[in-house]
Amino acid sequence: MSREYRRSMPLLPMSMVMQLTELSARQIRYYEEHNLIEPVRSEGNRRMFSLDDVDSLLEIRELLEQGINMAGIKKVFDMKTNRVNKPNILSISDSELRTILRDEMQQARIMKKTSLRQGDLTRFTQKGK
DNA sequence: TTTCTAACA
DNA sequence: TGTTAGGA
Repeated sequence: MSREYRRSMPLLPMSMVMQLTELSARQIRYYEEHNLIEPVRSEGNRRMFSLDDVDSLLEIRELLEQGINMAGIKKVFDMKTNRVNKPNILSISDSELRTILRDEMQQARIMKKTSLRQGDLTRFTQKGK
């Protein structure tokens, strides 16, 4: 059995994921609606989470704690998946990305611009611009 | 008993 | 997001 297979193997019930991630069931279900995680369904339509899902949720929580909203989180996840398949896109480590985003949030606060530019983060994935 | 969906104070 | 109703 491969390591990858085990990471994507659905085995955790909602209660476990709630404890592991410190997130509410409401939030976890909400993030699923937004395709940030991919729990499989079992018996009575029950969600079965994989370790990958837990990882994603923990990452979502990190971003949330940094003041990034759903729109921003979606972008981060989208570019993450796009980066995996598109070798032509600028590669940037996750930790580096978070650092950049953190600095930006900080500047936003300093500039007293309450509005988080949930707009375009594409400048992180496109070279020029 | 636990989780699910849908909906709203 | 929290919370609750009504089911499975």
